[in-house]
Amino acid sequence: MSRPIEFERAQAVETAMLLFWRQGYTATSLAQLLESMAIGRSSFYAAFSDKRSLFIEALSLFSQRTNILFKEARAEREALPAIKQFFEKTLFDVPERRMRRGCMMVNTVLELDQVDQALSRLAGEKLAEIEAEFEDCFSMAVRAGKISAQQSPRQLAQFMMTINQGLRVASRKNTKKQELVEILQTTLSLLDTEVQERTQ
Amino acid sequence: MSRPIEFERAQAVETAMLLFWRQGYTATSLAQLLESMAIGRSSFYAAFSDKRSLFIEALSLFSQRTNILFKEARAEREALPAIKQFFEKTLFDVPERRMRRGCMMVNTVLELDQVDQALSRLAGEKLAEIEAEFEDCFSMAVRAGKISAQQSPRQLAQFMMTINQGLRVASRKNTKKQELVEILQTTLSLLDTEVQERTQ
DNA sequence: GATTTAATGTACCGTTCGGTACACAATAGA
DNA sequence: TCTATTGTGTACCGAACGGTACATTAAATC
Repeated sequence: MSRPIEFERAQAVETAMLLFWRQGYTATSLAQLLESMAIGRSSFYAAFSDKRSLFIEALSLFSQRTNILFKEARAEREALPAIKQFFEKTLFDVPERRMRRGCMMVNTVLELDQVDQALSRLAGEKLAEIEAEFEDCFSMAVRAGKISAQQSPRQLAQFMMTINQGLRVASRKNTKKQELVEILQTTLSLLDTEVQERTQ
Repeated sequence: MSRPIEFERAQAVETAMLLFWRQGYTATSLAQLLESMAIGRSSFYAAFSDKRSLFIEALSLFSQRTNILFKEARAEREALPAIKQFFEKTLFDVPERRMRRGCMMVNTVLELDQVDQALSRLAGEKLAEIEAEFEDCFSMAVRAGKISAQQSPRQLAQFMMTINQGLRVASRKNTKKQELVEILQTTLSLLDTEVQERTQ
């Protein structure tokens, strides 16, 4: 019964995510969204309630994608290689365009803290999931005897999360991809040095 | 001759800086600025041309303040303690309110890239000044034999800049101050380990 | 005190914002 | 074919946006 929908909801959310990711919440206008998603105003509000709800959906999609990439990076890999792989798949091994968008969750935390706390906190919670993955990696490494217990897995995860956030900021600047790679190399090198000393 | 100005320009810029710093460029409205600066519309445009120009002035003020703090941190101190001091003065040793504002330059890079490239790039250039300070610190440390040359001063500076940016992101989230301190400790500890191994 | 000069207060501008109302179009079931 | 149902197109809403025009106010010069 009734008239059928003329647009793919999933694809519309995907398009919106890209816009929000690139421009942020406030700077992305409804007009831009409608044009990019190629739907009318009425369909928009019927399908997504309002701009804010769509943003939440887009942010969740981004978070979900990121988590999946991390899971894939961890499959059949040790801790440090998995982390390296995560950065490669989300930062180094992607087109320049995408790299320069940074991380939607990091962008959101910085843009909307003090403006829309609920959205900012939501983005923070999604980031915490990434940090939990880091911690799990380091816990695994400790159990496998690949790393000393001088720094706790939790501390190392917080440290690596800081690197992650720093790299996402860097990727939004004019920073060359090669420099980002070097930064991660330096970081992993410092962690390796730590490992080597403890195992001597 | 003529009617005297009724407001302190410097203080007005200071107030504007705090607002922009907290809320970002787009989310800070002219009405908010006028109320906080306690001046009228006419005086505003007479003194600052427009919102964008004022933002540039506010950003420059922030950058200048940050640079001064770094210079002070470096005075009569070695490289790593100077870096530690820099983070203490700008992050740990400040009121919670201020800590949660993060870094105005980092905030700007993330908010305005893809929206106002000129402003974003300006913020990026100011950040580069900080990175140059880091590099100078590490160069000094190498010359003094306090650190090995396995990682170049430039690489270490890029690494430390990443930590810096990551901490500024973290400080805008719900992150506790104590956790930020721990992250820096972990970082410096990893650098120390590097040093120790090389000097053995 | 009159005049000149510059700072200020305020009404107003066009534009854009997110969101709503409602008529119209298209399909399924009868 | 008629009707019920639901998606869509469009005109419109009040509010807020950044910015301008202009009259008014207050001091300095004469």
